[in-house]
Amino acid sequence: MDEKHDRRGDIDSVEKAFGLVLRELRMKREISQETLGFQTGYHRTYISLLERGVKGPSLRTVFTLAKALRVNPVEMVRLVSKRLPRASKKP
Amino acid sequence: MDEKHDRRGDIDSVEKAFGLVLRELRMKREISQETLGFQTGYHRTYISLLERGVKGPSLRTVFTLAKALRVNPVEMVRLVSKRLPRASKKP
DNA sequence: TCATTATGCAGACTATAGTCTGTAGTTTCT
DNA sequence: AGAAACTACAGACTATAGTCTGCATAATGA
Repeated sequence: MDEKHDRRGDIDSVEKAFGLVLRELRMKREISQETLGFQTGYHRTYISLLERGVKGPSLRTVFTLAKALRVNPVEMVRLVSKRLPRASKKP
Repeated sequence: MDEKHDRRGDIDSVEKAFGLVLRELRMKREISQETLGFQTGYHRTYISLLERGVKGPSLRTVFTLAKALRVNPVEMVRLVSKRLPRASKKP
């Protein structure tokens, strides 16, 4: 396996953190993954993948989801960053 | 051409805004694209593509770049969002 | 003027974001 | 218990993020 630039290892980082935040915000609005799905134009199953941290979003996706969840994208990223280990990268 | 979910049209949005912010921050630190490149582990030419808004970053990439530029990722996203048209999506 | 440094850009490639169908497991309500 | 709504997950697909080589050009400086 190629070690250089290993993004697979720390999929427990930005992606996981984002997933938790996304789920939390969606829950707070009491809408289903499916509903959030077509409010944003994303597929039902992709919302699921994001929430479980299996995949990570593009910056554009963050903005789109934030808008549908009626939260400031900046605030959403702040929530993500709050869940991240301060300086260290590797758990 | 398929209209549903047209991301090609508004590549003058999040991507362009991010590019400008990235360039600005890099300039401020007075480092070259190449230098930023291997500080982050990204390729020289990719930095170029980002700055010109040809491509958009993933959320993880935003965090990585922000760290190298020694700016808070949240602050970086705030700078991006500041450059975006407030409510309207389509110019 | 020549060399160097920085950037743009084309093209072809690999990895991952995002779609879509289908199935099975969960919770909730009656 | 059974229906209904929600979610996890697999698999196969398309679009785009990110790599890399190489060449062209502009700016800077010796």
